[in-house]
Amino acid sequence: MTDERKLQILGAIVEDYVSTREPVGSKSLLERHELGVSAATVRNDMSQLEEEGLIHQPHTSAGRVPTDKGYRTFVDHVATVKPLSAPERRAIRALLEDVGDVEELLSRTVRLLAQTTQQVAMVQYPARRQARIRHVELVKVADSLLLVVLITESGRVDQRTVPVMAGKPAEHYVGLRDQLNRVVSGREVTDLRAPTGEYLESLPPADRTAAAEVVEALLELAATRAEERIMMAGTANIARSAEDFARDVEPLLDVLEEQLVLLRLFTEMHASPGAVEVRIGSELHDRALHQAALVGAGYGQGSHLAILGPSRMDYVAGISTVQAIARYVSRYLE
Amino acid sequence: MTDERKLQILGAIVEDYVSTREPVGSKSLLERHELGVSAATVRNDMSQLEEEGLIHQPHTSAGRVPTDKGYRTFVDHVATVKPLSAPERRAIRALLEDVGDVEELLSRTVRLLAQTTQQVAMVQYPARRQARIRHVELVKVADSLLLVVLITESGRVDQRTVPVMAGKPAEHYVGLRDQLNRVVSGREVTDLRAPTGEYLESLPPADRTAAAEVVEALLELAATRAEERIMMAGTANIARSAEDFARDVEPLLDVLEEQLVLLRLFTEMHASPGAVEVRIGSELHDRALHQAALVGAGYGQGSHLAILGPSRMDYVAGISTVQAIARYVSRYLE
DNA sequence: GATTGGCACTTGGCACCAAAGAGTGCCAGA
DNA sequence: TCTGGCACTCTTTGGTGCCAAGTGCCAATC
Repeated sequence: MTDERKLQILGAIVEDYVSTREPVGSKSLLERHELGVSAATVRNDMSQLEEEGLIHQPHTSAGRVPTDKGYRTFVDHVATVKPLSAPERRAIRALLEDVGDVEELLSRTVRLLAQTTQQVAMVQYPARRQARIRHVELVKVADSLLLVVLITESGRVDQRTVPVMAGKPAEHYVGLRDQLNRVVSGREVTDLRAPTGEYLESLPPADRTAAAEVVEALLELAATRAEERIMMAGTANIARSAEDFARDVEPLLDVLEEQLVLLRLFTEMHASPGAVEVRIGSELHDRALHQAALVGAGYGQGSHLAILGPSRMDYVAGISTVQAIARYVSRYLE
Repeated sequence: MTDERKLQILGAIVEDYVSTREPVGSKSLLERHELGVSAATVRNDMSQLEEEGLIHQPHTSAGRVPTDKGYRTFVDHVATVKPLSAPERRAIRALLEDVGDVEELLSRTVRLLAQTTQQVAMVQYPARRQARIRHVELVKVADSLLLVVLITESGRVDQRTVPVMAGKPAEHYVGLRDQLNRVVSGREVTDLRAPTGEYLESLPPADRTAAAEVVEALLELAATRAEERIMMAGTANIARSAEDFARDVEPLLDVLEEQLVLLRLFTEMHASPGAVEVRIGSELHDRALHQAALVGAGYGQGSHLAILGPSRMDYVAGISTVQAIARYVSRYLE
């Protein structure tokens, strides 16, 4: 018996199970696939696949269901990337027309991804690594409340309001803003502590505390890693595959809302732009995701996007779509 | 027979049905409530309530279930606002400690609301009506890409990137920025077209087209009604009450994600700050929300927050919590 | 006139049972 | 190494009968 055929059978099982949601037996397998062997042979191979832990029987006298390991083998050795259909290509191209800012690009991307794969889609905000500061703006919002706005060369805008000493006139902050800009403009966001420290030292002690409040806020703002935000679409799709999650969708929705787990998954991803990474079931290391799978790809400068669905999902379509979209978006971002 | 008692019975039915999820019959009603009358009397009243369309029988020989109209009557005539428990008050108070910016306040509010009511919670972004412009910033992001940032006195920051003529040096935009700020600073966001038009007129024709691009972007930015955004939490809670939505949660999740319907609901709300408005089932005018109910309240300057749950929800608790939180947040916003 | 207890009737849900179907493992033979 | 056949196992499905909960109606009572 060839290993080749065993893989072929595994592939057929995965394919059938994904489309029917029913454990697949030797006989019905033959009805849908040209394997060139008899049912008995298939059974023998199946029992070997089961020994290897690739498929599993819910109970005696039932068909087989792929295990996580089975899906993994399928993805690694059987699945091939399939070219997208014409309408899909068109949709992707339309995606990039007329996009205003990055936010809009991401929002469109994630929606398209959710729609074409019929899964939950998510996109990590683009990383800001090595961003240089272009401009800092201070706005007095109320008597003791200051809005600090940080604009980087990549065009990202971060903001935060901080409580400050009351009683300073608005002009005071204009001056402070100009001085701060002189000090930090053109610097890396990761490299502000030293220069701002020096700047504070240079001030007369009377002004120092007031300025320190603002500098502190600025440092925090620069340290916020906004790439640790996720944009999501298609949560409704998990209702469609509710049965695949043992009916209990609640913990899954919790995970999606909490985003903590998702952030971890994204930071654990190392796929380079355009490369696809698949993680299945227990590989996701989370109780709520035991019956889920993630198909992700890198895009841009080390950021990622992904779809999340039941481990019983159409990997071929998923991988193809995720890869294509990641590449298109990467190309757009130059 | 008094109308008083009929309402009392309606209240008892609603209460029981909400907590047991089972149609409630005359007998079991007497077991849980001191009505002072016999089962037969209750039955007579029930059949009248049914004639009035307030309750409904799934099938002969089943108990009664409140109709939308029944819930409406319950909310209008029976339900009373219940003071919050001590831990609830404490949680609300903790909410407002240490809040950085408005975004954070909203995010905490909506989470607390979702958690205490166990429903989906949503908050409209605060309205910007009548905001004056504090500052406009222009940042050249790439050779033909300009980032326009608009900061208002209320401390809101809106941004947009626009394609511009290539070839202008960065200093050009510094000058333009200063001029623009002189023109629009202190003006209402709704009142920019005239002054910016005059400004463009005053320019030498050679500079005019370039400046017009930027002004156009600024006008659009000022017109964006970012209050038309919604922050949401607790979507996982609808999984818990999946059965109340005829098992089919998908259209509901769709509505939540699309946000279009929710925006409509918010704009249709006219509750003044601290006042509560309840809309039940068909009153929401949306197919997907036929089994849902919305409990909303105004906060701040004409903005709203709300919870969305099954029409079979605990209105008393919902109304109390929504009202309390809306009032606290309003008070915080001065 | 409102209320009540009693009674006949309806209906969904559940336990139980039997038959059907799908699938397996194993074995002897090609 | 593959195949057809066979005995066996389990789930699924359909049917039956019974019970509990609930109703409507009516005559009797306060």
